[in-house]
Amino acid sequence: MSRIEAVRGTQDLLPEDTARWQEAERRIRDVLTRYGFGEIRTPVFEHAELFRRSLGLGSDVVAKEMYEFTDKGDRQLALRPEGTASVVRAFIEHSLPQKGGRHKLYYVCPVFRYDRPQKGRFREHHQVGVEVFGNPAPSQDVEVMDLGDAILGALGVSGFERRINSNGDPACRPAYEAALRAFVEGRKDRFCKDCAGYRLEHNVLRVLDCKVEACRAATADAPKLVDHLCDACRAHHETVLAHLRTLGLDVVPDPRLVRGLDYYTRTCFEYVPKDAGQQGTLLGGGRYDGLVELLGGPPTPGVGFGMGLERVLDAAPREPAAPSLAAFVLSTSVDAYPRAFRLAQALRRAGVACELGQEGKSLNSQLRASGSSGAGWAVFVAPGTGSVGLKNLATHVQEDVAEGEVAGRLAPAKP
RNA sequence: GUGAGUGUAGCUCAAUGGUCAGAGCGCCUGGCUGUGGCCCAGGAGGCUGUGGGUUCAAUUCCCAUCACUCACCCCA
Repeated sequence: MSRIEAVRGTQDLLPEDTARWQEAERRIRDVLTRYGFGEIRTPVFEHAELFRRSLGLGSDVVAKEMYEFTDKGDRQLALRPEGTASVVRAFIEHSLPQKGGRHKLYYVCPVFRYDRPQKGRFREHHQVGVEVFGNPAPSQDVEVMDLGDAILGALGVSGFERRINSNGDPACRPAYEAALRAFVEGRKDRFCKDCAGYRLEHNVLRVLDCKVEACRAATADAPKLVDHLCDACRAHHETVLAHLRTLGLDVVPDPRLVRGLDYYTRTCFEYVPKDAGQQGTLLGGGRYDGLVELLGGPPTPGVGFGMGLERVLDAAPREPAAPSLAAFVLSTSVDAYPRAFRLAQALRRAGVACELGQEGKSLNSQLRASGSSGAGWAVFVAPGTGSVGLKNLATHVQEDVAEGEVAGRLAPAKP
């Protein structure tokens, strides 16, 4: 009988991990609140069609990475492979566009992709995402980028690079794609077979971020999208750069930066650690002015990003965990256990975090446990009634204290 | 989806084609004459990932499968 293990690419988080995750999430939510964002929660699964429509049939995510299934009612469903589509769906479904104004939403949730697992890549991972609807201004792009920066800062992550580019919009991108296609076609022999093949056919922009050395060399003098932007896109991009300077955010222009998803327009950005390998992208996002309309809503500008929590936590410094226990109650003999049990109950109800030596264990064993528990105090309980021994485990000083006074001595001061 | 490496006690790792597969750490019990972190002694715990094959004999050789790690692809 073989035992059942966690599904490939998924992982369990044990208490030593969840303590760190909880602290990180607390800080993240704190920053988001300060930036005026409200949380949205959407289902983990949706109609598969939602993702097909928003990401595009040609995307890798839709083509081969979705966890799709049919439910008992014959619905074609999929576990969400990313967060934006669901948020846009809910945004439209609840008639938020009709309410006008600006909507700033965030989410923290698991997402699923059928990928081959490796360092920094899982089949289930967690994203913090933000989406802002209703504001076409360049400053909105920058507020979102600054927010990403603030979150990473709150988690102690440093040493990353902010890369930025503009993907243009439906008015100017087609002309650029034609120019790039002509460029590649003119020297097919200098590109790898993927680039000269289906990328040239289906998604020329992808040729720009091919990792093959020959392709990188061959595209060195390729036409750049930033040089082909229409006036509106160029103005937008330049204002974004100006606002970034205003806020003191250094960025690295990256003409090769192309988002893999079809709905991005104009600004796109990625924050990557300077020393990491290929799987290091901490956060990626950009503007998607056409998406709401694509999914059946009124034309509505949007901008946001998705941040991979596993990767961010991997890049964040590990801080020593604060001890969570105040006291450890030990029974000096089996007869004393009921009394120790009752004292532990009283302490816990009085607000003292305490642990109790296991029933039946030797005093020596209980002491070892108290030592490694991190508790500041040990309480020795002997059979009978009256006082108990209260020992400060750091100073080794022990004194007799009436049982009823222990809680008072250990309870945190009430405000 | 492609390629490479790994899979032996809870953890980190040894070992050999052949009698009972080892160590350190951890864990349990005890001692240091009723109180922890040091030290000492003893103990529990492995069908050597799973399934086949070769062989008189396999943990060791071969195949498959699963998982993990790393890279490609793609992304967070």
